This record gives sequence, structure tokens and C-alpha cells, in this order.
Amino acid sequence: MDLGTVFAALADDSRRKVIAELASGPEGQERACGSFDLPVKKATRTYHFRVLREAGLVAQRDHGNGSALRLLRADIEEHCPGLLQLLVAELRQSSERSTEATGRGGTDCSPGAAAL
Amino acid sequence: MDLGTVFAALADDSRRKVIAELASGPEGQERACGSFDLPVKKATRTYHFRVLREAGLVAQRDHGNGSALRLLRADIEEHCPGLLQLLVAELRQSSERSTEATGRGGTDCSPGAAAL
DNA sequence: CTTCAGGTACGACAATGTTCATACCTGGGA
DNA sequence: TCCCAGGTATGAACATTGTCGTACCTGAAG
Repeated sequence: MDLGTVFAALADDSRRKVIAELASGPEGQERACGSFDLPVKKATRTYHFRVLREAGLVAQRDHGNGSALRLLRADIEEHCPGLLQLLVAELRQSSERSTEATGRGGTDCSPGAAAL
Repeated sequence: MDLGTVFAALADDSRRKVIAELASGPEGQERACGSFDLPVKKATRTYHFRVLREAGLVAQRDHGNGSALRLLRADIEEHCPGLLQLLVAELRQSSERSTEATGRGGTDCSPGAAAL
């Protein structure tokens, strides 16, 4: 687990969002790759998932037709304690911001945002 | 303090080393820009320091002839708790590695590494 | 079987990031 | 005074990254 690779992976907004949403969910949760709302085409999505895998942050399981991501929480907490909290806090802040703006109905309709 | 900018800044080995060495030193310590042993020319060094400044990680004071870096520890700890510990741990590991290899005389001759 | 949604692989491309040479500025010491 | 060490600014070369179109594969539904 290389810090440089991890930081490079987390420098991108889309990838940080994926990790933060996974970290907001329960331990061991698998989430469908298509369930992340990213502002990019699917080829780019595939690319981002690969970067996250190669940084050792997630594992990807192939369902034949679809696939799912699982956060490698134990590894991350062991090598980078506190890192996930940072990302979750950022995600929470951004969803608070959009809740303020619209009055209701921000990003927190995503599963797990209210859970932990 | 933008997480994306911070992670991008810390994705580079040289920049991570600078922050880690500053974080290993005492609070409020000022360290001469030239005292960091980086494997790049001085123009590149200047560039890296600028990236660190613009990420909000360090402040730079001009001595006329030379200049010095100071870690913005309070800001970092407030917005990214635990981040500095990660970098210090990585620095310590790498200097342990070189100490093992040579038997003695690794990177820890740099000021501040043994101090605290 | 045919079609379709979800993914991947590959190549292309623009945008960014990293590195350096060079020229320049500044202050301190010979 | 004249250098020199330490920094910066600029511009160029180069590498990397992020994005996408396209072609392709796979399993499920009709």
C-alpha cells in the first residue's frame, strides 16, 4: 500500500466520491458499479474503478453481467488510519451544502449516507 | 482547504517528504528551503514549494537571500486530522529501511528526524 | 435467437503535471 | 567592488492523467 498511489487515487473528485460513499456504508457492503452517480461516461467510470483497485482501496467482483465494488476497509484503516473519516466528512459537507441550497433532496438519497 | 488539492499535492514523493520532515519537527519550526534533500534541480524545488503553498500546507517567509518553510499545522490538523501522522509514519519507515540496509547512517541525519 | 444493458479494452486527444535550462534578482562575504 | 549562493520567473520538453468514441464481450430478458 503506497501512500503516493493512494493520494493520487484520491486526488480525483469522482474517485473520492466513490470511496466516501462506500465508507459511509456498512462494513463489507458490496455496491453495484453502476449505482454511483458520476458525471462521466462508462468508459471513464471503468478507468476510475481500475485506478481505485490498483491503489488497493477496493476489490471488484464480477457478476457476469454487472459488477460490484467492495471497500477494503481493514487494509485502509491499518495503513492509513483516519483517511476514510476525512472522505466521509467531505461527502457529508457537500451533501449538507446541497441540502441547504434546495431545502431538501440533496445527495443523501444515496444508500448509506444516513446510515452511519 | 480542498481535499482534492491536498491529496494532489501529497501525491508527489518530494512534496510528501518535505511535509513529513516538517511534521517531524517541533511546532512552529521554520526550516530553510535549501535544507531539504530533494533529487531535483532548484527550479523544480521552487515549483514544489509553490504547490505546497497553494494547497495551504505551508507558509513561506522570505529572508531576502534565502527563504524558509513553516508547516501550517493547526490548519491541517483541523481540516485533515491524522494526515500528518500518516506522512510521518511513512518517513519513519523509509528511514528505518535505509538504516537496516547500511547498518547506520540513513536519512535521519536530516535535522529534526532524531530531535522529536 | 435477437436484443439490450452493463463492462472492458484500446486508441486518440486535450489538459495537467513534472522537470529542467536559462536568465534574472537579491544579499552577504572576499 | 565583484562574485557567489540561494530563489524566482519563464518557457520549453516531456510524461502522466482524465475523458471519450468505438468495438467488443457477456448474461439476462423478450
